[in-house]
Amino acid sequence: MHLRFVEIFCDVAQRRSFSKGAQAQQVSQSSASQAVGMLEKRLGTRLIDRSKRPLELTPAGQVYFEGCRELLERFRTVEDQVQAIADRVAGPVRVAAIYSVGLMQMERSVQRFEELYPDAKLRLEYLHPDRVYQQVLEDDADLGLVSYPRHGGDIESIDWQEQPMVLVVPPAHPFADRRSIALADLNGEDFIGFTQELTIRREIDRHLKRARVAVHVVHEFDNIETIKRAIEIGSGVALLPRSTVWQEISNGTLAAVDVSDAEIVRPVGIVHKRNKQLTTAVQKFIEILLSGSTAQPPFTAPEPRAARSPNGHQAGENKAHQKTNGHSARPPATTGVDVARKPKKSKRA
Amino acid sequence: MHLRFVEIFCDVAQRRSFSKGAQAQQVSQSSASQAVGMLEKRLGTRLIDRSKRPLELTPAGQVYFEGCRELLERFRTVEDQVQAIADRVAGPVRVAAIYSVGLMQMERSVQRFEELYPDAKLRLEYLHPDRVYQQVLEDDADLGLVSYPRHGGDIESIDWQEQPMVLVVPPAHPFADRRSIALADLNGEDFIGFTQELTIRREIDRHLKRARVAVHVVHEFDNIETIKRAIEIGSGVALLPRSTVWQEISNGTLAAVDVSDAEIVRPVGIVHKRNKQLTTAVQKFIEILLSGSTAQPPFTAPEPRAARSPNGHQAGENKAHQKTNGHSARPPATTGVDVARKPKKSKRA
DNA sequence: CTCTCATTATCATTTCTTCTAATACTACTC
DNA sequence: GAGTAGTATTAGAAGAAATGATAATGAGAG
Repeated sequence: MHLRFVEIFCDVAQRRSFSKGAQAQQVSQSSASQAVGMLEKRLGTRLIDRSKRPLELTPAGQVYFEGCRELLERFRTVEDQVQAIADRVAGPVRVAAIYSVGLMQMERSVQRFEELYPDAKLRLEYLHPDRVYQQVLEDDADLGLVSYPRHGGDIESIDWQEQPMVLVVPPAHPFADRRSIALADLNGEDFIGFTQELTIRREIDRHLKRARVAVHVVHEFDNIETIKRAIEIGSGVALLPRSTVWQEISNGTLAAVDVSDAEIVRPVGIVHKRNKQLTTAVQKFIEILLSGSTAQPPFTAPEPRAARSPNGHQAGENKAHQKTNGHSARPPATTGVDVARKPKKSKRA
Repeated sequence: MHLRFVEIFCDVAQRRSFSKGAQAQQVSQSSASQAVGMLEKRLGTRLIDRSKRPLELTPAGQVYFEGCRELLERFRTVEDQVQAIADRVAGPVRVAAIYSVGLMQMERSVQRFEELYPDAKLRLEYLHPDRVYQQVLEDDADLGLVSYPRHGGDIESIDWQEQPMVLVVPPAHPFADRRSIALADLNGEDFIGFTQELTIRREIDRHLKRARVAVHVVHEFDNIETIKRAIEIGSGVALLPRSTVWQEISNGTLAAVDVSDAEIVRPVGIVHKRNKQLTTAVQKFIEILLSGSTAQPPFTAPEPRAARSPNGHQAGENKAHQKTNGHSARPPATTGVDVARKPKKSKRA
């Protein structure tokens, strides 16, 4: 029997839907239906009760599902072991990332990975943060790239970057040509903020409060892209990770200014499901991500209009390693420090 | 990837031969070659070193083989569990039996099994005793039916029958019409014996010696069929399990006479590989075998020429159950007793 | 070293399976 | 009870796997 059918069944069972399962396996709904039908015929038993609408597993289906899940997992492990012997890194690597990881940097990591391990099949998807966690938890993705990574429950996180944040302003803004600003300069400015429930918003508020600065929040958005668009049309200014405005700075639609008197950073981490053996290929991709910031700068380093240190947007992004068991303290405002972080119930931006 | 390919690879690996493995999987040698080739292509690694003859597994192949063996085993277990939930007994049951188990009786068990469990697929092969053990040990058979079952090492045995032995003579022999004979009557008779290395020979010798009887051994054979043929042509008489001469008695080519003063029995047992989870279907077949002697007599009970108890050849064959840990004592000369037996290094006939 | 035998690889062909698209069916929802 | 979303069921197309025949290869004998 095709192992494929078993995979399809598992996906169908997990999603409680033939169509969803089929989609996950990149086959037609018809195929999924037939595949499960085959298994049922072979076993002489119904695995799925279709008379309920979201479908339900029969007791037999439940047992089969759990058994097969484990088997598939083991099978992948065996295949991975075999390939490890031959120094071959292969197999799928499924990564789900938030939109704002910094496309440029990801691009380099992806290229490097595909160069080093041509037999591996990397799939990189950009999703809403909640979907990232969902995919990781439901085994739809091997890794998730998120900001303010959760750590706990079924999620395990690895520190990856401390993205330094800068003040982003329209090119015509008075600050645009300054080398740097102090937080105090923001007093009374029109400000585009993140929505309240996001950790990044609370972090920014904390810094502003400590500097006794009151900004005028004119808009709140839950994602960086929209904030950038708002800045472009002159609604105000915002504090954003520098790596997320790289593109706009290089084509002149936005400008970024360092904040001199505070090191505001957005931690970005790699999350994966706990208790799940990572394949060699996945491990290699993590390695590349972690070493990414030490790599040579991109082919044609774009120079933002404001003068800045030559290593550009990479400043402050540094290697990190597997977290032993994080503590929720915020890292001191210095770069190059590996600190565990475990924010409870934090939303991320 | 077809799980089939993995099975083929495992069979090839185990037998260290493509052709043998192909045969075991009932496919052409060409297919086996291609199947393994597919796996190798998928893994990007050679699994088998074909530059040696007999072929050798590469280190990767070794790992893959062992991993897959376990996986296949587990997969079968899962399938079995699922079917158990639906009260379905299915899957293959591969039985290897010695020629002389008694075809008539096997026939009934087989029919009963196929009637009760139509979804199971029973394959019954008759082989030389050594091959029976070999097949069981190499996982080519789930069960072996042998006389004087070994117990120990990788073999585990279940007592099954105590086949009563009778004196078999040509129809024209003076004993042929007697109700019974005493061992003493055999003094000086021309005797067809088993070869020396067989346990059954030693057992017979023991009985004869105790009765202080000296027979004239004119031939020695290592299998019952040949002995019967020798008796038919008048070379002598022999002590054989009654159930193995059923056919010849009913068509008049041989005659059987009870031995009144000794209960000579040949124990027949069911052997299987230790540490191997038996599928439900296999277990059910064992149950049927064990209960076989209590079943109603065959459709048209053939009556041997000599008058005898109405339940015919079944006398003395009785239920037995799983051996706890046998002791090598011979059972007392009564019927209906379950006794464990563990002859060391015994050959079987 | 060469020949032979046994085994395995390769190829072209046939057979079988599995996929998809379109459509019919079914269970929930309002 | 009609609408909607999901699932089953077809037939035909695309694809995979099995086969038989034949070429290539390794082991062992002379």
